[in-house]
Amino acid sequence: MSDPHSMFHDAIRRGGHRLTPQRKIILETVHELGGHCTPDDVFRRVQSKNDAINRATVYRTLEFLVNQGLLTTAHLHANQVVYELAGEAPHHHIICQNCGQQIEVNHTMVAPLFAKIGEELNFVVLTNHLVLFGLCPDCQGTSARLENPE
Amino acid sequence: MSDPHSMFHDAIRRGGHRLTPQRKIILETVHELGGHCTPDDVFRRVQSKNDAINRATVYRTLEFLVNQGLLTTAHLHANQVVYELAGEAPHHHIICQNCGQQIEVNHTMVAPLFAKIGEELNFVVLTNHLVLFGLCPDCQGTSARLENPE
DNA sequence: CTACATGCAAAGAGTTTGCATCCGC
DNA sequence: GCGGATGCAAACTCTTTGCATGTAG
Repeated sequence: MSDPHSMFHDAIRRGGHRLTPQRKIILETVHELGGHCTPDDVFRRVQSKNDAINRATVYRTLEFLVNQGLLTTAHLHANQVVYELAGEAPHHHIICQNCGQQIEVNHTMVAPLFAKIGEELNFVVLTNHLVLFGLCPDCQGTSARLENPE
Repeated sequence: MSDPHSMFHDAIRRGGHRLTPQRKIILETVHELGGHCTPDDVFRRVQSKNDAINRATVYRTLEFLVNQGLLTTAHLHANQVVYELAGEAPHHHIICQNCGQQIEVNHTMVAPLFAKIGEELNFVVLTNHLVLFGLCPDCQGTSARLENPE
């Protein structure tokens, strides 16, 4: 019943889909990666296991798992889709534009904003993974200008 | 002095760079597009003028203008970089996942979050264009599910 | 055994880069 | 005239797709 394997199995079978080893390995891998990963992260990690899975299968499977409600997506940098586990609590990051360090922002800091948008604009916010950019404590002094001047 | 053209001129020359017609046209075009545009938006609009400017030049120039502090970037959907005018006040959007409607979120609603992040995490937030996803008032009733089930 | 899923390779978007030519200053 | 900027075409990255083969149910 509460066996994760059979829950996964049921969730997938429900739509007439199949539980293939690839799908198991890929979902497993997203878990191993801490629930945050790009298609390429998944592909590389899957390759390093002895099971070779095709890149196209990784793409197709990640999209499939989103449609099944098992994963969600967030967009960090340009050209970078990140998949995460659907069950996770909302969480957010701020990334230092200078050194790339990223730290987590607690949802309790963000919740008031979402609540206010609900009240004032009547809009239900579904974003559950906000990504902000800025400067971390270490890089604020360095007058670190965005990128190098061309 | 306050002539926008010479300000632009000075800003560019300051780094030993040159004021070319392409750079003028591209910055002009970003203005015409309301200060929100993708490289492709700019390219298409520039093509429709009688001046043909190469795609590579559009990419290089947009990046150049960001480095000069005249534009900034934001990341909306995946694979979609948006350039905007640097001088603009921070502003934010929330996009309805169901119907695509997007409305603006006033910065005063967001500012407290940024302030709190500054206080508690010592992180200076530079993001000046947040994009949230959710459901607009019209679509909340429809139990509009995310995407179609594959 | 039947249809869905996978692997493979080729095609597509979007973006970047090397190099010769051009032109702002 | 010098050195930075542009145009062109090729290369690159990330992702998608068509089709034959494989395999879960």
